[in-house]
Amino acid sequence: MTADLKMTRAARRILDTASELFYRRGITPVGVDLIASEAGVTKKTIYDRFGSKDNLIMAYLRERDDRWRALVERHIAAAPDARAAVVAVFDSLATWRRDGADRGCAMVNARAELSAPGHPSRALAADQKQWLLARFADLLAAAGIPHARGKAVELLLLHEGALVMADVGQVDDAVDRAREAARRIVA
Amino acid sequence: MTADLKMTRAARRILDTASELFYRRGITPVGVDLIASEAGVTKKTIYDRFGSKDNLIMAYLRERDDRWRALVERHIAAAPDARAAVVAVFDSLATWRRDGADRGCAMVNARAELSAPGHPSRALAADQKQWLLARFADLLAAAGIPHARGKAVELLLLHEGALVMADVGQVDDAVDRAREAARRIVA
DNA sequence: CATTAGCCATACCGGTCGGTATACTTCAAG
DNA sequence: CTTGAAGTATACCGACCGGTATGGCTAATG
Repeated sequence: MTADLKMTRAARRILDTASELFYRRGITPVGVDLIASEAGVTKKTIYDRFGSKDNLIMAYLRERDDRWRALVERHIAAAPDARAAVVAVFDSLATWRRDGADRGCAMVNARAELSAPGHPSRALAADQKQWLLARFADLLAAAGIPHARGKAVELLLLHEGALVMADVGQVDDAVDRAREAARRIVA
Repeated sequence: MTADLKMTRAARRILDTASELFYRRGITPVGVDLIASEAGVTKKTIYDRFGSKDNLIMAYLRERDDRWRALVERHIAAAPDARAAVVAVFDSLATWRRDGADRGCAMVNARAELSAPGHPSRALAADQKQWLLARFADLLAAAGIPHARGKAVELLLLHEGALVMADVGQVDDAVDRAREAARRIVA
């Protein structure tokens, strides 16, 4: 399924540039020509490496997803126990936002732009959210907390709600409040 | 600021058609020509009534926002007391989704597509979320619940998280779980 | 009864879109 | 020493974008 791209130096630069532009300005309004000029690369090089804009979009979403999951796992691993790990996920959210994710969730945004029903980004987005949901449920179960699945959904809603409302709703303490609510759920 | 549009029969049809298309397929990929042909109208009529695509977009967002706020207020008014009213907001969310809002929040989606920093849709989106936040805070205060503002943020996160995760995350019980969490918050 | 607002039909505008074609250079590896 | 992959530069393609122009028809209104 996933075309294994050879990550040449130019390809790396292209993906970095595209990722930044896609996240900041949106996918549709960012043209291939713009990416090329911003990356200091010819349009042909983009198509030699990635084949199509859609492939580039998917590479952007996949890589961003990988980076985010790794960040979450790092925060979970650093927590002393399962209860603390649940809260730590919200610390990772604060870090994620501080490190540039101030325009909401890339998956949610992509979903809004790529409306074609069969677009592969839909499956990736659903997979990411289901992954976090399962991660929450596992941690709650490991902590011996009852109704793990139901509370996991609550945590997911708080997490995603905080990410989007910090931007769209301009609620500056959204992440803090979400973390506090999470702390109460695992208490 | 808001151009008072004369809602002729054609204008009504245009706005209805555009609203449906914008919400289902997204704003950018839906062209003015498509709206015209789907509404059985000439492109010129669209520009005679609305002036620009941007004005049409704003009319779409504003009207949708009005409908939604009215729905929420109706549910609040029907509740026996302030505590029940908070929960009733989540009932209105279930109704809203059942009546067609199965592609997340139009404001959040618009935010993802219209990245221009000064676009008026940003202000409208922020206003909508701040309105719901204030509505929650007022109800909590009226019910004599302490820490009204903090809990209001929690409710907002649950609400928005549920709306987006029911779609993107394919969490089918998102709204139910959010309502249950709300019930616990006001208990 | 003339005027005008509302609408339709068609054609057009410059600009941008994703994607392709051709030809030349650079450089590392067999 | 040659070959091939990676890259540059430029020009081009058809399609579509938001928006405009011209002109004619209809119906309600002063």
